[in-house]
Amino acid sequence: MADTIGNFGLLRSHHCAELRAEHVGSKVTLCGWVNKYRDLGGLHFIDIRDKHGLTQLSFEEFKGDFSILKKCSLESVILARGVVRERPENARNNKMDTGAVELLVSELEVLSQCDIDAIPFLPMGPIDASEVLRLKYRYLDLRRPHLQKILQLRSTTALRAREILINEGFIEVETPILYKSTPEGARDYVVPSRVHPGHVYALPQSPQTLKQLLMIGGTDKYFQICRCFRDEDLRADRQPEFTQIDIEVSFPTQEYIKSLVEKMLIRLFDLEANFKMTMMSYDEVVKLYGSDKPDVRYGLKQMIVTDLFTDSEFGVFANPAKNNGMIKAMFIPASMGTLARKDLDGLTDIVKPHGGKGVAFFKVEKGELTGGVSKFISKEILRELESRSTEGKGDGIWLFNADTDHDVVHASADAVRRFLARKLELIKEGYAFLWVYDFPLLEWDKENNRFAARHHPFTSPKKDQYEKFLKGQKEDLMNMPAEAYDIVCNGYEIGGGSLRIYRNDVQDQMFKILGMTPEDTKRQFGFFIDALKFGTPPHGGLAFGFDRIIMLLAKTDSISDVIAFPKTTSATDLMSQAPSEPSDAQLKELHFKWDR
RNA sequence: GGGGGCGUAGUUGAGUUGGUUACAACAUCGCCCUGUCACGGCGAAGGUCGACGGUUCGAGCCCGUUCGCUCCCGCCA
Repeated sequence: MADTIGNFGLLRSHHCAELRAEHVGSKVTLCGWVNKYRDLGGLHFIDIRDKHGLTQLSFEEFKGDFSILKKCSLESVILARGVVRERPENARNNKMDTGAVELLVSELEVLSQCDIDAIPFLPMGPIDASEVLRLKYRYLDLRRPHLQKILQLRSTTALRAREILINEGFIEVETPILYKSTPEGARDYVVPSRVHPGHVYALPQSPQTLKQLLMIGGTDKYFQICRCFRDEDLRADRQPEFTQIDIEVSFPTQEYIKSLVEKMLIRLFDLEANFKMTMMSYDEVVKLYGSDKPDVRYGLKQMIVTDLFTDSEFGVFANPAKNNGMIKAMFIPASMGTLARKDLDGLTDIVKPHGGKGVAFFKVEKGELTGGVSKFISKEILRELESRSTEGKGDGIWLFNADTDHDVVHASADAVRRFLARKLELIKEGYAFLWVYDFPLLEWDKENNRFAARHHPFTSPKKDQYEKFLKGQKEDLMNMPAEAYDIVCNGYEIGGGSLRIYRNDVQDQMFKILGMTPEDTKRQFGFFIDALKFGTPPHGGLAFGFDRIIMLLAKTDSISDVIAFPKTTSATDLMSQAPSEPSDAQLKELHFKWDR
């Protein structure tokens, strides 16, 4: 470790988790918060706390005015000076790092008294305050060691990412926060311009075009740990502003990107040096899991069994089987646990939000079919199901999702799978990474009767698809694979990217397919289309969701735990009360009219 | 935009079919206590049951509206 300034020039000589037996006899100064005050009559103790830990202050030989202890209300900031001494043999605390010693206080100063009658909650101890109070008084919540540890983790992880990337020849470049509105994609946060009445900047949803322009500018290998902004509704893992590790490289193949990602994952998640991601195509992963971001730490794989039920007497199966629908089956071996009738009926509620009408089931008990839809299942069909099963056979429960809409079947099967994993406690510790490739380039937007970019409009079709792409036949475009990939960990999409379009004619065609007129394209992306004309290296990259990575490392399922000052699910900041109404003076200066 | 859950002393929770003075822990205040460290003991104070309206002899509990937090669907190129 290189020399540091350490505590030189600070009011304190040590932090609150530092003192050990070796310090006995030395004169030290500690600063921190009053964590606990214990008055045993003739004997007084204060536990002084900072983010590092606790030290016990003893007042056994305190010569000053004891009335000062009255001012040491909980959460006050105090300074204590004295000599470190070994605790009596019978008074040591093994549960504390500093439990072998205590500070024999000779001088005590209350630097800032806490108004204990007004404090909304105490950050120490086992009781957590409600979400509302925690966010309104976030600085109190941040005093909790748990949140301080996460901030530390965040900082360390960012440093590790930078180390890897810089070591691989990348440079970090800052791109503008005040940028141009892009109506494609998510809603923009918009910032009015005072100098240009009636004009607005937009905060970037991602630095996508900028990093591609850096490649065109010859930057070669770029990264940035950057903030992105999206004005969409929130979720447990989604905030209106979030952080990405944004990466772009010139002349890559997918193999390069994947190797780089593996190298980073090894460092960020402390994996084995020879770690390789499991690879799965988009089609494959959806077929097996019903989702493009499955948690693969447990099984419950699904199989498509539509063909077994074309002659079924059971309408729920026969209807999709005869009308291009889909039936998916999932087997829960008896060894995995069992489900009560109540749980099986409850599955209806699980699939409902996804458009599913219910979940059909039957049981196999001692080789006999019972319950649910068993009377529609012949021994032959069971034999066929078992021969296709990857999850075992014999006694257990078979579940079925059937619908004429394939998306409903996949989404329902995924929801059931995730529910069962929790219910049957199948989820193991650790991380399971997946590299999902060959995403479709486009998806058909039924409502607006047009194509939308599955990833974004700069994603390249697979090389062998260029000819068909430029022809632009709808049936060719429908399932066209793209040079796009996602990194999935434990059910979270922690990153995604693509090789980009670097040909002007291909990019033009993409905008055309997305239903944009040449005028739209020119107005929104004219600068970018132009740039593609003047010598563009093939390039590609990806972005990691930094907050989600920290969530996984911190083992929390709430994104607000990993952000110092998070917003609520209605995108407000309870602490500062943002957003707030602009003042009349601001509106006037910005030439904005406002309906109050 | 749609659906579910939650809202009770400063804080976290309990509160039965709608029925007397809404209960506990931590925090606060007072008294006692020389080795505690989740200190202990005795006592005190602390409530618009999120807000508004309704049903009822009577509402923390039932109904409606609304606000806030939260989870999900849509959305998130």
